[in-house]
Amino acid sequence: MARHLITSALPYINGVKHLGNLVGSMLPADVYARYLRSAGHEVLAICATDEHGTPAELGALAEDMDVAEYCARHHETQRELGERFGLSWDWFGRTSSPQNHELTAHLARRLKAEGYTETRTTSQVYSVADGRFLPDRYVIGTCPNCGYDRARGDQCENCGKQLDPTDLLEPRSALSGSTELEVRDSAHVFLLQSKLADRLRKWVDSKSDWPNLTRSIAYKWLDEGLEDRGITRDLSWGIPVDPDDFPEAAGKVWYVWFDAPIGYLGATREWADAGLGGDDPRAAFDRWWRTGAGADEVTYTQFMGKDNVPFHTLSFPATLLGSGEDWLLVDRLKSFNWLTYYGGKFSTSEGRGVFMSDALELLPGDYWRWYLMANAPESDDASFTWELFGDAVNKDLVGTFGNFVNRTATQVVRHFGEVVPDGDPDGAAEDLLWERVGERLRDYTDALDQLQFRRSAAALRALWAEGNVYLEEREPWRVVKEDPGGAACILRNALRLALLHAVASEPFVPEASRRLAEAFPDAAHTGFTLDATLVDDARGSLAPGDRFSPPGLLFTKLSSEDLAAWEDRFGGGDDLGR
RNA sequence: GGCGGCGUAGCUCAGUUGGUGAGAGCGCUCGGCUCAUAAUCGAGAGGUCGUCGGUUCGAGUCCGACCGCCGCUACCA
Repeated sequence: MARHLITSALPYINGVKHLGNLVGSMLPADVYARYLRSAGHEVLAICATDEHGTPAELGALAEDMDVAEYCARHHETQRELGERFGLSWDWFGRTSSPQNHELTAHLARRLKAEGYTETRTTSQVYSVADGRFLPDRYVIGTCPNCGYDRARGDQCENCGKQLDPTDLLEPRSALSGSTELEVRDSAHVFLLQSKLADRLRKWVDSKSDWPNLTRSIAYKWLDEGLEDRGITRDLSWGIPVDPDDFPEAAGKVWYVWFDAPIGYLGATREWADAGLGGDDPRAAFDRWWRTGAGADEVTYTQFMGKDNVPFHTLSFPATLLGSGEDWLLVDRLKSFNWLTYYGGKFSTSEGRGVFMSDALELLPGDYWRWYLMANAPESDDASFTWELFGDAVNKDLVGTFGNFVNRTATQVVRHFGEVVPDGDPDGAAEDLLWERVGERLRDYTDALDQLQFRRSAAALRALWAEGNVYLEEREPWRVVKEDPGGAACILRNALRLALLHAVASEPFVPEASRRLAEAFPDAAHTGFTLDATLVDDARGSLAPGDRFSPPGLLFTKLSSEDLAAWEDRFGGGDDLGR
């Protein structure tokens, strides 16, 4: 038994997340967490909403709400949606929690004490009409390079030229359209990443097991030279800078990207303070995060989209390393490419794509979990299409997994009643079956150990298919007419395999797995672990005469009418002009 | 502009450090079965691995150029 800390990139508070966000971090983190728990390990799965920054303030403004209330409401929405998707985090916290405030202030103080911060004065665009400083991209105007009249202050989307807000001709606020803009000086705290670059590179060098994508992104930033980074902002919503520590930056807040990853710590502290780690919250927290207090035995795995990699390989480690304290750094980092909608971007503004709330309106979480993980964008961007979704559901869940369980259940009940059949002892065909099952199971757990989700889904599908292959080979429907004892043996083994499926499938389709496991009220499957021992455990379970209550259909088939209607509702390939 | 990634069967994608006849799932064709949500099982067809050139005894796998798509470029998060 090992100890595993798992975090997924924090979903931003600004609205319901789409399926791309889900499959890029939260869902694979959950599959992995469930797998490790099922394999008998101690797991702490942490997530939280990322609540600070300009978009949160603007979102609250748009909904005519106090920003704290706005965040509280959206946090609850995201929590509820996550839970309905079966996300089994041990704690779903908030970066706006008191715990995160304290930790952020603490780390900033430590960085200063270690000499890794510096105050610098920068020029910022201030909008008088809006009464606030504007981030570069919230200033729009005419591009001096190509004349595009809606260029953003950081880059012109038309010609691609990088810009400074002051380069723009006829600049105006993206919020109000006001042209009453001023350039004002503002003092900000900078994190001296340049001074930490060598330590960071050495640390990245040691992570030889990281995927190519991850390492190449980290090295790219290191090779170009890590720049010092402003870690405060002129906003009202955020974690306030402690004026005792940084008097020059009093009245400002920490940059959202500084406090967001600290949210992993903050959320863990929330979990500990809630008493979920034992009576001593301090110790409960420390044994997961402080290497001097037991966290050196923890394997820490992070999940995120590829856009987040620099922050997790460089910025956040810089914060932790620079503190001079013994914080646990990430061991394994799994990053994902983008899930696209028919090859195009998921887009809120254009109303294209499927969001978590939409998805659950149509079908339970298991359906989406399976499709998304079996087609996860691991090595490249991957397309969502309704056709593929329909195939994954109808072919894999209904046709292979559900059908094996159902055809087995039907025959058992018809010929032997709602009990595990007695009959002949196992023969050579059964030895062969369980040998094949063992191989498939090994493929499956190997892939999960390596964080290869598409491969593990394919292995699980193959494991399900072994059930149908076995039935086709042994033909209990034919055997039962001449040899009821032989048929009983076949169906008994089929039931045991179904029980194995219930345990093995849990990381991907937890709800269906639970229903299936409940069909065997006398089985000791709660003690089974998802590893190589599962084969013998399953084969040795279910004594003749044990109760069996048919679970009914585990999954419902999707009609072509359903799929066509959904494609129509959400926009399909035809709308993309490709 | 700079950097990075991708381009492999109709579709979505795998292909460790270059090496026996290039793979999976779906779709398609044919066959078996009829217990099962017209589900399932088996067999088969289908690809000059984006283009051109190079290195090598040998390249989808390495190098160069080109074409196409995508992403990043540090104040969106």
